[in-house]
Amino acid sequence: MTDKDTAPALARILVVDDEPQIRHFLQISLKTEGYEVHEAPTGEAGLAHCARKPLDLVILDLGLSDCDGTEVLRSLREWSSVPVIVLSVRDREQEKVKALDLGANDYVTKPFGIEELLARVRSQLRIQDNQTTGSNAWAIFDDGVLSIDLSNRRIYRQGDQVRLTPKEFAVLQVLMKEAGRIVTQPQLLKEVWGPTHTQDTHYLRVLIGKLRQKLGDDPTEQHYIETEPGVGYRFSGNP
Amino acid sequence: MTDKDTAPALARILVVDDEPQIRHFLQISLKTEGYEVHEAPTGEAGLAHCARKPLDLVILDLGLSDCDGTEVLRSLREWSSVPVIVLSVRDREQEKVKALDLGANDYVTKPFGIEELLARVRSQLRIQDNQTTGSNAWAIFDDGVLSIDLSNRRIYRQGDQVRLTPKEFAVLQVLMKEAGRIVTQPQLLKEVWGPTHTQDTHYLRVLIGKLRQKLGDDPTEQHYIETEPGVGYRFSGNP
DNA sequence: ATGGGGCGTAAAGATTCCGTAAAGGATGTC
DNA sequence: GACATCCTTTACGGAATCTTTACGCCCCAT
Repeated sequence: MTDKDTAPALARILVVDDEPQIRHFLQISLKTEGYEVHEAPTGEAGLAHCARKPLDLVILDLGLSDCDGTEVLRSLREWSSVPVIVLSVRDREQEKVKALDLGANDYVTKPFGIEELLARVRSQLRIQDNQTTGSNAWAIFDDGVLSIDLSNRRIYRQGDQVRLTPKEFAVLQVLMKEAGRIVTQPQLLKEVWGPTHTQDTHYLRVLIGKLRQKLGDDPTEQHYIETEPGVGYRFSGNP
Repeated sequence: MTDKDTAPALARILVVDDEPQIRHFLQISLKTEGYEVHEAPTGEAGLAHCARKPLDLVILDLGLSDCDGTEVLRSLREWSSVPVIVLSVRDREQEKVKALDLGANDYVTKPFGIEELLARVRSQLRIQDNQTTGSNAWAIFDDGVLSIDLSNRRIYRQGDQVRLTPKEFAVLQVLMKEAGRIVTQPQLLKEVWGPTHTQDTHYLRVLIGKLRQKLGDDPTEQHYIETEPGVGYRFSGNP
């Protein structure tokens, strides 16, 4: 069996700007952060690039020489929902509102601090990565037998407090953040052990076992933690 | 202005700010836009509110009286990934980077224009909406008897959960991605087993059989999975 | 009519994956 | 320095899955 599943998947970013200096500056800065950077000097070239290659983020300057940046954004949004961070020298509120309502994810006014821009890039990529939006996350779970309060780090089972180790708690936290949804093993390993241990599935099984034991999960009856063989685990609240 | 055609569910927004004037101002402005607005005067109250009620967006002032706003953000991100727009009087780049890296989705410096803030609110809600409905729209099927939710990896047939193996699920996923269209055998084999097994059609037949059996597909009556002899298979959505 | 190719079902072997237990190593506390 | 707790690794039994093999069916062309 070939292992094509565990790619580091460095994010691909397209910079659309007609000033070579800005492009070069962003190219350097973004590459240093470990991104795969592409460039386009015009709006037309940018659109063509978006259509040709899959991207994770677009940084778009509104002040393009060949056409209006807002038109580029409008065209792009007709078929793509890739995150777009707009750059502009214009600080007028109407410009910002227009760009944001056309589908921009963020609007940064030039001149900008590179650290802020990089932080906003990270933010957008993180949002994108959280495709399973945990808006239905439970801070508090209680079914009469088991009571979990993540915000206070307290867990009770039939009135008795359950002590979890840091790693056990971290795993439970990730599972509850995606309550009802599946969390893949690499995802779990990445969030708890870091990006370098996405293949050490051995201890994850041990830990899930201990967690089930402490939560009083009976394999024959209902599971708090369900196993999806070959994929991952899922916290199931009300079956 | 975009027409909100499909979603009657009005978005729920929580404003966390210790200044009553700001809260009142935002309350008015947001309600005018049709949002359901909640208020919290302190970080603690804000966190409690988040834990109790589901929200679509949080507007968080960093300058709280009872505690540091960044700590509120940090606590919140332990278990929730609800979109957060941070407000702050501080314009220092390090502050922005810190808040964004703690999980903020956007950072607006006070004083701000209300139109810009509202546009950023719309942007965040749009992103959120795209991810829940847009990316998963194709992955949901329900005809009253069979219910398939690919993103959650859950399948129900007449209320009972159906368990699929990884390969079975992968095949179904490819078929549903091209719902209504034909998927050729080599294409199916390539996507599920990899490019080297485009001729091993033996097991594909076995697997389609098991899949039909589990989905309750009666060969005499309507087919969920149709066979196109000599070509491939097709998932028929509405027969 | 007849033989071949593609299709569907069933069952058996091989392999992988999961869960549990237990031992060794790392870390922090008293 | 002893002890406790936690993390990691190793080992193994059992279950589930994947793959192969075998066989019967239908359709179509010879």
